[in-house]
Amino acid sequence: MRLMPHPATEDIELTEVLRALADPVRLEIVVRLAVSGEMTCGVAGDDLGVHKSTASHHYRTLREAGVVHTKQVGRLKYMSLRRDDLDSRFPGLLDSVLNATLP
Amino acid sequence: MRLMPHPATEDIELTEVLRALADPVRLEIVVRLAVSGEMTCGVAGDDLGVHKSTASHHYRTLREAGVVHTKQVGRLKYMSLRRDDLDSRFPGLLDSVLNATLP
DNA sequence: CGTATGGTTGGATTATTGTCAAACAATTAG
DNA sequence: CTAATTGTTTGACAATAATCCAACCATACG
Repeated sequence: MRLMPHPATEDIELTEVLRALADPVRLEIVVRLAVSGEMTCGVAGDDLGVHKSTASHHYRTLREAGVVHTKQVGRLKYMSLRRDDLDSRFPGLLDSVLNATLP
Repeated sequence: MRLMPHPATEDIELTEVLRALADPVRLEIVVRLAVSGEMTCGVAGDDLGVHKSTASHHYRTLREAGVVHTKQVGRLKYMSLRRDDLDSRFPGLLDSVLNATLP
């Protein structure tokens, strides 16, 4: 399995997180993860209106920004929000974004 | 004087705000406004390391995203954070960003 | 082993963005 | 009126980013 880089908590940069969240497709992915918890890339990226390779690029952007964590189980990859890491680094940020998105 | 478009509070979009904040130069401007309150573009853009025309483009981006309000007084233009508008639209967002930025 | 599944990678394309430089515009000061 | 001050606009350019397509790779299943 190929190693996927995840930034350490203390290396998560505010502007990178904001940039990652500032795209409608990625924000939708984040909202899905927030609502439903850990899920496979396939589920998280279903019906987004973009090609699967485009979705894959977005997964990477989110991962490299430190927004999501990805682990491989069998031939599936599971993504989850790095809530604790984000909360400890930027308290309240993720919650305010999610509250602004979810009705 | 040329009219500068400011989005109405209810028209401020989350992704636009996030995108506006996701640039180091613009974030620095926002921080200055948060710390010192209303100031002229000249002061807000001092020592940012970019050309004044570049700074002017950033002012526009912030204004059009609904992050700042600009008014002209004489030949100066004063910018201020739209704190109340942002708070009412996206509660806690601006505070969390500022708290993550200010030591 | 061969094949299907789930996702990534690389190339190509197009759109967006950040930047500077130079010209411009509006206002005030002399 | 003429000069200087404050910002904005326009054009050009380079860098980034979003997207699709096709090929690929790793794993599991028959």
